[in-house]
Amino acid sequence: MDGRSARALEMREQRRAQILDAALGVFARQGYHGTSISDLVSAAGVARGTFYQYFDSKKTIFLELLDTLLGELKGSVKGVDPTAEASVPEQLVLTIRRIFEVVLANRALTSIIFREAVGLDDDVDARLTGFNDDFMTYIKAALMLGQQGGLVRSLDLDIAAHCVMGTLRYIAQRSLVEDGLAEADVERLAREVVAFNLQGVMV
Amino acid sequence: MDGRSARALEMREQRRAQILDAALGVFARQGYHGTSISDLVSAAGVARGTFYQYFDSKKTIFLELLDTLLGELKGSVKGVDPTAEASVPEQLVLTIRRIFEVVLANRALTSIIFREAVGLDDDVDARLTGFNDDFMTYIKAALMLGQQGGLVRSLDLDIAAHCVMGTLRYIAQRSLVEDGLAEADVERLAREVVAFNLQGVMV
Amino acid sequence: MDGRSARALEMREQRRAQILDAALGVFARQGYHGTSISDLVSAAGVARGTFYQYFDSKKTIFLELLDTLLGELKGSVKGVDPTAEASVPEQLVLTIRRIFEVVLANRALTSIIFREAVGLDDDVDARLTGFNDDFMTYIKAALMLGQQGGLVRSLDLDIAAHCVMGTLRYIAQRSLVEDGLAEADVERLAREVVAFNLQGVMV
Amino acid sequence: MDGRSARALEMREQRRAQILDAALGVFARQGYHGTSISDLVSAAGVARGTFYQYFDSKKTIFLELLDTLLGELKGSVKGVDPTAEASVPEQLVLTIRRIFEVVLANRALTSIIFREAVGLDDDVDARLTGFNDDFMTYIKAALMLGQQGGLVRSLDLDIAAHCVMGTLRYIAQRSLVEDGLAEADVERLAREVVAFNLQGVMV
DNA sequence: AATGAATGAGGTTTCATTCAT
DNA sequence: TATGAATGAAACCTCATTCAT
Repeated sequence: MDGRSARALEMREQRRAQILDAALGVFARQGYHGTSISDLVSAAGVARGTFYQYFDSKKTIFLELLDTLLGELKGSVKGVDPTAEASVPEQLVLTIRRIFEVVLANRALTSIIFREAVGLDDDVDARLTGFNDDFMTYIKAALMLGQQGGLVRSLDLDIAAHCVMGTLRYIAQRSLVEDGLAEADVERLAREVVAFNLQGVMV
Repeated sequence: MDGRSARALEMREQRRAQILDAALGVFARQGYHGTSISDLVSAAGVARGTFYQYFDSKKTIFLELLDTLLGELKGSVKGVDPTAEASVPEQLVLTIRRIFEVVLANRALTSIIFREAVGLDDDVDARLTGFNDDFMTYIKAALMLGQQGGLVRSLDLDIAAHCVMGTLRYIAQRSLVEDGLAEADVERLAREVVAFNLQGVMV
Repeated sequence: MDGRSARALEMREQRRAQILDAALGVFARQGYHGTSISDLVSAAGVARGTFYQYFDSKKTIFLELLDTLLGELKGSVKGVDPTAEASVPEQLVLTIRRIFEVVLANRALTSIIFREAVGLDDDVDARLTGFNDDFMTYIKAALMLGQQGGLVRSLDLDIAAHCVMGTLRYIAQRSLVEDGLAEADVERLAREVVAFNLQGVMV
Repeated sequence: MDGRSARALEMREQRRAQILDAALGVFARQGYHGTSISDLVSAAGVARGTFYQYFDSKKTIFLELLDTLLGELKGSVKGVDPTAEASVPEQLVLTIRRIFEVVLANRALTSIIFREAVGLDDDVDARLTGFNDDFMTYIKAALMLGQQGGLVRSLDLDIAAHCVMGTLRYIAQRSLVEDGLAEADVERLAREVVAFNLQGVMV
């Protein structure tokens, strides 16, 4: 590969990124169905045809943005290590905090997902379902580990895992739009959520 | 009102119901954006014009379906009464059970709401937000009551309420599509969720 | 024909008149294209089906209203009689006055004609053209008579007749919407118009 | 602006003109309400979408055609200058001749206006009323000037102006469809009309 | 005769995608 | 490679007319 084509390749990458970035903002603001190709290309400052040289369709670019976020979210989840120095609750707080941080650092993308990624189309659904399943598996594993360690009480694993997932999803979702939650620093948010999941609301 | 017009009125109601019912199924299957007026009228077995005699627009009929469900959900929520014979947890189980029952009895509608009611349009959003707010208020009130009664520990009311809401929403949402949850009888589902919210997962 | 059917016939006539009358107002206010069958039946206070028992179509009722007016207008035109007691100009003033009076007494209908009867459809056009031709013939005849009597100067009969027609039409048309002209009493309006046609604007 | 875009711009203009031109013919033949977008695009030989790239709506393109004609008509009217070399009647003949020439050179457009521009819609009405008012003002001014110069007799200015306007409008209108008038050369037509307005029909 | 629910052709407009330059 | 004009299927909605009651 000579210098010229390397340079060209780099410029292609830049163009792609430029379009992706613009699309991110527009999708977040207007939603998938509320966004037209016209919106995308005018936000990116390229011609309609150019858009189609980088992405096959409106759905394609949306899927790419989705994959990016799901990748980041996956990366932020770390398994609990009972032999580690930090206590298990501390490890949970840390993981959840990382998740919230990723969510808040990618407000636009995350809000897209919460707003309308579900039900858009089968491909999208498949990806979300996959991520969901992975995360549920992780939660269940953690709960089982807890049970083996005598930390977690006897419960319906499936239902409990769903409850945990529900708290995380909803807090994440609402922290994007509610000032009250956003103001609470992430550390405290994570601690409260972990406490809720571990102890519930009773004394 | 004479006999003839009474009869006519009744038939109008039937026609309305027929169209609404068909729309419910189509929306649930194909989503709002995936559903065209053609789909609605062919599902209902009426002509295009007939549809517009009963509903102003696609949005209108969707809103009506939405309002129906939100109304049922609202009706299923009963405040906790500490002086009642049944214990507070039992009352909670009952309320949550009723909610799940409404959700499951209206699978199609509820799944529409979870799938794509958010971000569809400002009117829809307003209704959903309103319902959400009402429900959050209810949860917070219950938590405060619990604190006054010494049953609920010291916690961030806002975050805890979001967690509770998250568990309910997610369980409801998943019970529509996951066989595992659907199979669990509603009674047990409600008990487990209440237990989770009260005690968390720890021993 | 027995009494019952005579009575029935009379009621039919009343119904017809009621619908026609209502239609007149609506057409005048909203124009032909701006008027829907719904407008007509709700203005008349009858059901849609009833409308179609009295008139074949929207166009039909419009044509009937049109014919009514054209008939009245035709009736208001009287030929000039040089041997009559009244002077020719006085006879002209009288005729033109009658025309204006018919126009003003049928504001609604006349405004419909001026607003959009032309070009609506071939049937309408034919009727208007017929009326127009009749009136032009009348004007030309009057001018020729005048020339024979030495009252009218040498001129292009066709062009002059068009000019006369133009003055009458435009004055009639504008008197329907301009307060200035409506205020001028019809007598004066007619006198001025006749003077204009006879003498022009020069001293 | 580089060569390519200049060329592109020129082609856009051509396309616009092509659509406008086709629309002109169709509107003239079928009238505004009798013309559908399908008619317009098939007459222009472009796709439906193409039409909407150049014009916002059916009304828009009609308004553009209307404005074009009104602009030309306005441009053809020149004020009378009593100090000019040519006599006042000669100047009037010249102006009226120019108006008739514009009318005849734009048969299609003008006939549309006479046929159904009035009452079509508020925007259209406003434009026509504006043009009308301007022209009436011009006529009145000319009459007053004539009175000051002792050329014009004492008369009701408003009514006389309406009469003048009526002759011009009607002659223009009929010259579009009557062979007799069209055949008369425009020069003679203008002379006769001026003579009529100045002297009337009497000797 | 009167009703008004039902019809469906046809209207205008949008927009994801293609393609010639 | 970049452009943006062109495409046309398909969307939503209206309304003159019909017809069963």
